[in-house]
Amino acid sequence: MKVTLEEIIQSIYPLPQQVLEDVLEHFQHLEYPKNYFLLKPGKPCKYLWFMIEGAVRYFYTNEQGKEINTWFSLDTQIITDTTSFVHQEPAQESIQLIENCELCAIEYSALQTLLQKHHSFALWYIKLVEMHYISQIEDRLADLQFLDAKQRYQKLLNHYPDITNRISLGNIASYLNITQETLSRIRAGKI
Amino acid sequence: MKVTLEEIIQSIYPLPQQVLEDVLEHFQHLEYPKNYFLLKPGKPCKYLWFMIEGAVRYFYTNEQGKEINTWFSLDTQIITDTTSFVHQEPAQESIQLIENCELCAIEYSALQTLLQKHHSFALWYIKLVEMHYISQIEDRLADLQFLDAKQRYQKLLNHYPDITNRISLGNIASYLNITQETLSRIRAGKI
DNA sequence: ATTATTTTTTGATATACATCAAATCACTTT
DNA sequence: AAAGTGATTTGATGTATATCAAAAAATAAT
Repeated sequence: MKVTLEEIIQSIYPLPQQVLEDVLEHFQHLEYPKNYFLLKPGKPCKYLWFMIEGAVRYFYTNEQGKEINTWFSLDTQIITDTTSFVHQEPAQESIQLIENCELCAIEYSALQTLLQKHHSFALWYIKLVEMHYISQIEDRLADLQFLDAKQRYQKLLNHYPDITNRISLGNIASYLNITQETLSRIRAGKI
Repeated sequence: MKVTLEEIIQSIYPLPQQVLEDVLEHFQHLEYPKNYFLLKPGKPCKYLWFMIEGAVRYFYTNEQGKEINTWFSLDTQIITDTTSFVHQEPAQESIQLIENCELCAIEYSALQTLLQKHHSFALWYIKLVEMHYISQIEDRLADLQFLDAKQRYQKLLNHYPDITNRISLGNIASYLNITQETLSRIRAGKI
């Protein structure tokens, strides 16, 4: 059974019924095909998305034109470029679908209106940021700082056992901050 | 002129006078000597601190017993182990003063009470987390992912021009995720 | 099925940085 | 000032991973 937006929202921090209804009205339900860009550099990130089903990658393009993945969101996760979204300033990264996706989205201005209008929604948003965003980035930071390439790959595999079927080796290598040659050697057990 | 707690709070998101007064009453004003530990691993991080004056380091101790710095807060920054604080679970890292410090602190439970009590304080806390916490970690993540040792050092110097007088080479090297020998060679221009 | 295109693997070499050991420098303390 | 202690620098060597080039395998297009 696919998860619903309402279930996602209520699992973060339960809202009173009439607040929930107001919130749900401000979301749009969207479907996009594989390779579609949710965000391109230079544009402010206008939305906060919730993934119902699918997969996306976040990436930067460096001076040499090489794409470097910084994050994946697979199924039921929140998607946004937080820095660009919270300051409504031009994004530096891209967000691209790597599978056909089903998403729910709320606009920045609608979010601000709801935060001002409902105290309970502000408490909900605090939980969202604390639980989903901060934990994710801090985990990733600790990984980069303490683990070597092989350990980072094994952790990713534990977290997403089916990732090799959904995301190409090159994309995973880029995320792990190693070359695809090195990842290939790790898979072959040569490292 | 030293900054006051009230100025720090109001610069994040202005609060109505009577909310501000309630908030200020829940803070304690503290002074601790150099080397004092604000947090040790295994204990939940009970406080959110605001630095008035001084410097602290955050560090992990790895399996080989080596201390690895993950962060510095110098003057007027917020201090907390966010993961431990927001979930009130045992911390994995230490926070130690590297200068005599003047701090203001609020307890987790007091913060929760104020968040429930004042809608405007919840909006204030959202700004705090968005501006101070998320931006900081994302910057650091990007640094680790895209910059080499020398570039990270130069960026740190730009951000804190006086850091070499306040923090030892070993502590800085640990933060940059390189050995102190490598940092010494970078300083000498040999890299 | 055959060809074209993309993805993954393999090999040889190069580089950034770590590690280990020792020397030098800079403070304290007597 | 001398001795002691911790911080920093230097040198020699080792290792993980990058880079470049090419082969093999998998996937898509004709």
